[in-house]
Amino acid sequence: MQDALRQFKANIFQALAHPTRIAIVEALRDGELPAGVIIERLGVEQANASQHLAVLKAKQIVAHRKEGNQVFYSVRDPLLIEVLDILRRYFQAHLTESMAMLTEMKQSESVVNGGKNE
Amino acid sequence: MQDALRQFKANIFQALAHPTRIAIVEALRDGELPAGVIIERLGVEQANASQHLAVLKAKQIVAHRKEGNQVFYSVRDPLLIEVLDILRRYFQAHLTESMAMLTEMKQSESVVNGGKNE
DNA sequence: TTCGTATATTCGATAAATCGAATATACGAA
DNA sequence: TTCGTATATTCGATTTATCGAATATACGAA
Repeated sequence: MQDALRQFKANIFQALAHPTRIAIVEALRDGELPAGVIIERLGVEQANASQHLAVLKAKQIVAHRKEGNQVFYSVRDPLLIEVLDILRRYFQAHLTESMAMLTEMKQSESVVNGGKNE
Repeated sequence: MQDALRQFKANIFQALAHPTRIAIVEALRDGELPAGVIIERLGVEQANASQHLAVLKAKQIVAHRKEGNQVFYSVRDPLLIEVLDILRRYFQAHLTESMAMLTEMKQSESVVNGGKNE
């Protein structure tokens, strides 16, 4: 059972282990939104967003509801928003190291995206 | 900057997105432990544990300190323990769905491990 | 039914994670 | 120095994640 709980936690973490999916959850912080709006806000490919939404759906992070032509998404539990907020504090608390870590991460891709920070 | 923060969060999540690494962090909940004890408690391969520890180290989740022959690990910030606790509450709150999700996950590997739940 | 819009799924290629086995390193004791 | 213990790293194989392009589905309006 302890095992199951850890497996469950790992699943949640994995569901959130992508910047785009985090952006989606954050976009839904103040309530539900149709997929189209999410896509527009994030500025990603439609298919890509849909794939990420599918991941969040499969891991039960978001709920969805159809209304006519569109699909509205919402975060299933505000507890997850709370987790994101805790990590924001974590980020700030360790700001110096965080930045170091990020720049180090960026270096490996800086050649790829030309260093732009949209 | 909003981007950097999300990238940072995704990194933390990814670092924790594995049952073994969660088990490691939980083992360190009450203070530092030498690698050997961690390995013993988790019952995993030495090399495997060391690899997971390396991930946690790279993502700044744990700190390490050498003392003679052994290396002591500790969680860098109790905030992360808090996150794990929130997820435990999340698990309990959605117990029914959680179990459904887990059994569904188990099914795909039940043939492999013979259904045993150590 | 046909069309247009909103969203989802499939496909194939590439990158990243994971594992055990083997090997390497660090360090204290003899 | 040599040995034994504790821990880390490398290697090669396998699985999983990620992406854009293309295609499919759902549904309201005409």
